[in-house]
Amino acid sequence: MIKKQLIMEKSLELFAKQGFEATSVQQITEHCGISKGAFYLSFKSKDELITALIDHFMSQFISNIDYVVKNTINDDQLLFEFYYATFDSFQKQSDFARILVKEQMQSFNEDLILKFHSYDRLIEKIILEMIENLYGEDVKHTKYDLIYCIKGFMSMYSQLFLFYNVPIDSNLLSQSLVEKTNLLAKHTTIPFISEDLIDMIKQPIKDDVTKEQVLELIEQKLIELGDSIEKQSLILLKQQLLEPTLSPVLVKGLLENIRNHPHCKWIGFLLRRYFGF
Amino acid sequence: MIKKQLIMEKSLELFAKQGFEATSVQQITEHCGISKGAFYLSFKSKDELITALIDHFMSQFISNIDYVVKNTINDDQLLFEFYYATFDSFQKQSDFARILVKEQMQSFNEDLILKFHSYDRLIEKIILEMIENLYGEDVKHTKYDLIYCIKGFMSMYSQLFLFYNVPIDSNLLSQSLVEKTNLLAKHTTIPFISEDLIDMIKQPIKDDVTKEQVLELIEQKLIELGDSIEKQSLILLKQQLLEPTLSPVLVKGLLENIRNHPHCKWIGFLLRRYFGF
DNA sequence: TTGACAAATGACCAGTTAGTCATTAGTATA
DNA sequence: TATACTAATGACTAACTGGTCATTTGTCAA
Repeated sequence: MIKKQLIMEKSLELFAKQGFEATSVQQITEHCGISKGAFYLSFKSKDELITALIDHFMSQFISNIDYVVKNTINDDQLLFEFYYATFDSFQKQSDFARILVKEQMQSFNEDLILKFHSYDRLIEKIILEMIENLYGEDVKHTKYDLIYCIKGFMSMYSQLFLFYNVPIDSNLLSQSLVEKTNLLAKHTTIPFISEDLIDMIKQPIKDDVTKEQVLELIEQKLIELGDSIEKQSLILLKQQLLEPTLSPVLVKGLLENIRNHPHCKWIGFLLRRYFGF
Repeated sequence: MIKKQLIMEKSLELFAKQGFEATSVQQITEHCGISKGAFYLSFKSKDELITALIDHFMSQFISNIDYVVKNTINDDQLLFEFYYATFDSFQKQSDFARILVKEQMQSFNEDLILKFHSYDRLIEKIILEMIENLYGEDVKHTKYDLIYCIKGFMSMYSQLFLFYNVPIDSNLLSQSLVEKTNLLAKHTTIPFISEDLIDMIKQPIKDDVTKEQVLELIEQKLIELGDSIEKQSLILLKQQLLEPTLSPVLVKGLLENIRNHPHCKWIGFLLRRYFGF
């Protein structure tokens, strides 16, 4: 057990410097002063070690910020406490934070990407909860943009001290970001990330969409939609799906009709793929 | 020459999917349908290929946004044009953009990190120039924060379409970010990134390009280029470098001639700086 | 001191890597 | 056709990878 911890600590240093792939088990065992066999007594594989590291630190980080969001009574302080907790965690576990920034998008292993991804979702969920607590209905249309901006702040400013070894004043940094976040929350009027777009991201991107799935989605939208160009276009597109009669250029025009309607973007996306545009 | 291009194009696809390290020369040569030996006739090493790719695309991207910043007359449109050019570039060269996001912080090779770094600094410089043009003295204390926020927007929103295969409306996205940027520029009062902090981060970066370096580059391009408007323009620009005789407006016209040729963008950028446009 | 058992070792395996080079194929000139 | 030269090949090397396992070492109780 104690050896497991030793390996985790020592390997973290190497991973932070070189990345997962570029760090060999040999290097790790040398850095720990143990043999290769000993390593495999503690972990079944290199992947298992990596997974253990990610789970260990991510669960800690997420619990931290979740606690802050759920237990800060004073709304005026919530944002500040959130940012403070974030940068505090990042500084205390800077080796892991470095890995996080480096590997999040890059990992060779498909499972790891999924893992990072699902943790990322959790973080977004916590941020969303915070935003809704703070601003409520005011940010109904801009809340997803706000999530992305907050995440952008977190990652850009983290890089400052993670990769440049600059000493930072977490207090000032958090205050500064609180002001920026409030500004965006209170005055943004042009959202980019719609609920629809979020749906697109959420759904695992399967390459092939079946006709049936699209039809089902269209049916659903037809119920929601009032009479409009979009609705009429959707009806024609549905017929085209069932029995192709229109020429490609007409289909393309119909797709263009629904392109800018926020609730039809996903369907448009799927149809473009289905029709091969 | 033509083979070099083939290798660059095909390897880009693999690098974008798997990253630099996880892509072997073997895979690249198979993907190209050539032998291993043929690869090493075009590039001295795998590293040289990677370096060539980065230089090729980064110089194009930087030239693009620099041109926009320097040549958008209407201040009201500048920010929009900047964001639009950014996302346009990213979409048109999405394979490279994916690499950029993935490898920027991660590269195994020390030289690559420095390379990315110096390009990053160039981008920051262009953004700074834009901000100072737009807001002048108003953002004297917050301009460095603004740079980081803009970079944060660029990277977070890029990830949306780069990694989720989501179709995006560049127009709306740019508008949305223009509003956010303006909000931050006009109302931020608590800066975090001071000039001091920037100094700490700054590592020496060769800012100035000598006349000789540009001349050398031009000579090289002249050999590669077939007879064309671009080539004739380059010849005249070379003469202008050696012995200034043409009026600024003529020089500007020549620069315009080579602007959209993918192999001349970098030279265009350097020349614009050299002639002070 | 002996014997039993777990802990730890490192030589070894099969596979992959970047890079080389003797050999061959292709092509243009005489 | 013969010669000269370049372009291209792919078997090869040496180094390294994650992972295994027969062997050795250390630590107990009897």
